[in-house]
Amino acid sequence: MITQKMKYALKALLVLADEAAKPVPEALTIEAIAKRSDSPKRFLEHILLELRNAQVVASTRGRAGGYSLHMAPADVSISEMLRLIDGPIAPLACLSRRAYQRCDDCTDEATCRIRKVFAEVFWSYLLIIDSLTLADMLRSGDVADQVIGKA
Amino acid sequence: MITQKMKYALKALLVLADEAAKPVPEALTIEAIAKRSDSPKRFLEHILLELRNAQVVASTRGRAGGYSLHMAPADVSISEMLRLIDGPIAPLACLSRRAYQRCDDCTDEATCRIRKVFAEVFWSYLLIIDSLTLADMLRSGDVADQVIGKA
DNA sequence: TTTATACACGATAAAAAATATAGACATTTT
DNA sequence: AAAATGTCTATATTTTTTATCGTGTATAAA
Repeated sequence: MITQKMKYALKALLVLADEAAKPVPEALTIEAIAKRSDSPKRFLEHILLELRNAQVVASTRGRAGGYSLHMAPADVSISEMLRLIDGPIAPLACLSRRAYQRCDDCTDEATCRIRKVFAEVFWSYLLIIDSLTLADMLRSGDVADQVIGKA
Repeated sequence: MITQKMKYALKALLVLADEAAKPVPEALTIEAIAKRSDSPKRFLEHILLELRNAQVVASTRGRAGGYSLHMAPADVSISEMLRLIDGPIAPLACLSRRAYQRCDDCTDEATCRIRKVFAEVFWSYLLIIDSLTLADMLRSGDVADQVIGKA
């Protein structure tokens, strides 16, 4: 299950992407994003900060300040967002590349049967999730998809 | 990430499966399983009880009692174990069949862009994980795999 | 230069989930 | 009857999730 925090993050990114697609995009305040995404403002604040530190979104301070998308939707990887907001996506810490951690009780990783079977699952899963971006989410919202039944 | 509880469950199942593969299998006490799987005995107790209620393992009471595997390893689905021990495996509650729950703030599931993109991921993921069983874990521990390099 | 409006950042807190532990009881074999 | 074993309910501890609050800093407009 993805966390509520991740849902807020994705909703916020969708709001910012929709704004970015407008003829004259404007920076959106946290409050505006919170309203449009139906997220708690003070919580969203922290989420947006994390997204900013990862340079996914940009912020400007002061009057008329706010947030805007800083990357092209096609460059915003869903799996990267998951890692950023929810942490490692590997089913086992010993399978994570960036958050690798050996199991306390592990005697031999090479022969661990749990590790082996989940490694298989994980590689296949990565293949799918690593290919998805924010752009895919925007597309899947198209009216065309529903009419033509492309999805 | 799968939980520690799930790791204990899988380790216990492996211990029981290994025992079941012996010429003369015996019922193993909770204590024996705990030792062989390096799991906390009192915690494992609850896990085994859940597995028993799901009829994955069988238990006998009294002296010389203990636990044994009640299903063929090939019939013990990894995804079912995940659902049993860790709960729903869907990335969103609104995508789970058995633990379906509508999102509080959801206005329209049919057009939800978050739901749509994770639905794609989920179906592909299910295809993989639903096909795995305890038997696959036993196989992947074979020496042959490592020598021949089948894995 | 003041003031209003915004983001930035660290501290704290409440709720939920994960990870156990303990005690009393029931069942079976010897 | 006694010893060994699983059963079941209650409780406890720790970690994670989900926020909220207060204060500081930057910017632009009046």
